[in-house]
Amino acid sequence: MNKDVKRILLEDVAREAGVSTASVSRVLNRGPHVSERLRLKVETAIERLGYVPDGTARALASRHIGAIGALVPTLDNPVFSAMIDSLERRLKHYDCRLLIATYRYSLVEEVESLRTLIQQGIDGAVLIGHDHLPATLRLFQQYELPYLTCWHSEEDPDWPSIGFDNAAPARRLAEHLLELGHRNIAVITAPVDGNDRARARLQGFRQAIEAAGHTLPDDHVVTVEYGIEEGATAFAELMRLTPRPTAILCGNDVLAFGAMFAAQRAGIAIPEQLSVTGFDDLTQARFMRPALTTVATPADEVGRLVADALVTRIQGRSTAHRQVLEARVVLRESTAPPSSAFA
Amino acid sequence: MNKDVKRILLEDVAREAGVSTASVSRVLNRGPHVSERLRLKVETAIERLGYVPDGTARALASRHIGAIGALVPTLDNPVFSAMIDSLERRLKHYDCRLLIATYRYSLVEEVESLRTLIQQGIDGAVLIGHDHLPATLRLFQQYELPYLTCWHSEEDPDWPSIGFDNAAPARRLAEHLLELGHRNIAVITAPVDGNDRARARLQGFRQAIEAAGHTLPDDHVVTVEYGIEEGATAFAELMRLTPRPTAILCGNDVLAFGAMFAAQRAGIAIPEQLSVTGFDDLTQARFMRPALTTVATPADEVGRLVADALVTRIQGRSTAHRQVLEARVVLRESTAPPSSAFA
DNA sequence: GGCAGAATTGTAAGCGCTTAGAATTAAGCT
DNA sequence: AGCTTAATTCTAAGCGCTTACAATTCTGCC
Repeated sequence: MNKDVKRILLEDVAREAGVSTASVSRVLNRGPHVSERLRLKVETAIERLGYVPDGTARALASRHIGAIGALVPTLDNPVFSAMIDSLERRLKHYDCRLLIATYRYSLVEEVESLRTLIQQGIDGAVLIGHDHLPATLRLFQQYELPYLTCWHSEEDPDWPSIGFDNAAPARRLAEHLLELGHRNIAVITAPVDGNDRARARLQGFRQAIEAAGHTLPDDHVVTVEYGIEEGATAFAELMRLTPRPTAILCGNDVLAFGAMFAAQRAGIAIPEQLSVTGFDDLTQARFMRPALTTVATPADEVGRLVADALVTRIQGRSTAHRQVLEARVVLRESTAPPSSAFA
Repeated sequence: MNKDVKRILLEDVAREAGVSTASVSRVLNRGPHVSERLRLKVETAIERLGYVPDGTARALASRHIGAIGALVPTLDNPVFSAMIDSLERRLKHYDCRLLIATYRYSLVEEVESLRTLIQQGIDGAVLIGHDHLPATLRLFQQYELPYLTCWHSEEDPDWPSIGFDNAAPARRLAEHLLELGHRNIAVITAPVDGNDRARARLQGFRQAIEAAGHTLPDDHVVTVEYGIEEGATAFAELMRLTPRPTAILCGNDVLAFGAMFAAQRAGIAIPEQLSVTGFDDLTQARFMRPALTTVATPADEVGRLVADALVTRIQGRSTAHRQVLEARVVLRESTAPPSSAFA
């Protein structure tokens, strides 16, 4: 902000309009006790002077910033940028800005980033998922800050949430493979430590497989960071197993892309020789060939609802403690009966 | 921020340490004239009390916020989220936070978003590209706010920049196709209105084609929004031309993905029957099959350098008015001689 | 030891706005 | 008209910090 140029202050507006600063402030904040006549006088004065209120002063005096913080593991995954994108657009309706911090899936960094955000001033915050350090919760409580978690559906009095069940669609994906006749199923997952979504999905996979009387051996579960390259690497590892798995359940679409690309290069036909599934339903999952069987996560809707709910909470009203959205399995072309079924 | 709970103030720290508030403030801000002894006293007091400074008060008094604004067309394009990701990570080093606003490629919305950001308080801002409304520049000047543009390399005294030449690699991409023997080349571009990058790339394509003595007819240029689906649609339109183009230059990778997926579905072999190029070099361009010939835009580097330069400018020091990075053409598998060349 | 000048620390005046609570004006009754 | 009560407007005290400038303490040196 500029230090020297004489800016027009609220005081100037008051003088110009011939009223008190309090009245100007009340007009500005749509406060109570404002007559039409007063409002008009003030508004013309503001117009005439081209007055622009100072956000920092307002924040200090009103203890209200006009911004929320969003803590996301990374913006690298398009599914998060989609959510953030919709969150930001919706917040605009409420004259609320968005502060973003990423923490690269490190919960320690998450709490540190949150501390910084709070310190510098936010009216509320949204976190991804259910796994957080106790210190994170303490920060929210200590500062009595409205907050929300999203992208999961755990029931927890400490963590209000807007999200979807990660385990159930994962289970259904695995069931789908089992129904197709797959028995030798492998999984590529992100590290589950501090990542409840990855954990829930893995659990869903495992549950379905075990419920069907089969097992998911340790060597059939490869853990890598989220990333296309990582997906390709994990794929290579799984292909060294004998007998080779006939299907791979991937923790998200990005991993699935990596696996599918690697399969293509290796000359392994999908879905004829290998079925692959994802999770997220990124735009290209629908367009690629073969189109990816995956789970449609409602990223836009989450962003929008989070904006609505968080703003509502900031205004002191309450919202549902837990909102569970639908995450539908989308069957496409990347899954089919195992080749042995033809043989 | 909480309204009722008694927070620990700088004043409390001063009392606890037995010094003045000014001294505490000076310690906090690594100000000059601070003896080791003082610093220790204050730091222990802060520690003991668990004092956390109030960002809003600090902002008001110091006229310095500790945050910058980034205005991007959308977070939907992974290349921007990559840039933002790296920008945010780098800003952390400087204890600077990041405010994000998107404007969906509408310059009017850009200036409005900027106004909001400035009003609420930022120390500086970064914009994408060279096309902006005059009002945008006026805002920066009026508030004497440090700013930067990126993602382009136009020389313009009004707009300091950190970016790369969009036209030259585009030209080289087209030359590459010409060298391969293509004569019937088509282009899929984003709307060039208010988007200098798209315009520069299109110009680059055209220049190379015309320099080689050929032409780029109007019906060989399809304009669509950036998006996979849009790329696919544009592809379909181009395939209706007779004779069919043997190569398609796409304005960015996302469009190229759409085109390639559509080609796959249509049973058109890439690169045998059709060459396709992109621009951005998203991660998957390297992994997909065929791997995409494209231009590697230095998204991470731009983010990092923007953080460095903007912070430097905020600190009152100057930085290069124009920084041009390299955007290399990356030849991969999606381009090859036209089929007629074999025939 | 006493003094100039540098280094350190303290005092207090804001930063620009919001908001209790006081003061004023308007409205409603008898 | 005179009084009560409600509606509106104003006065002024902060919000929690920074920072000129004044005051003090410390140097080194004659």
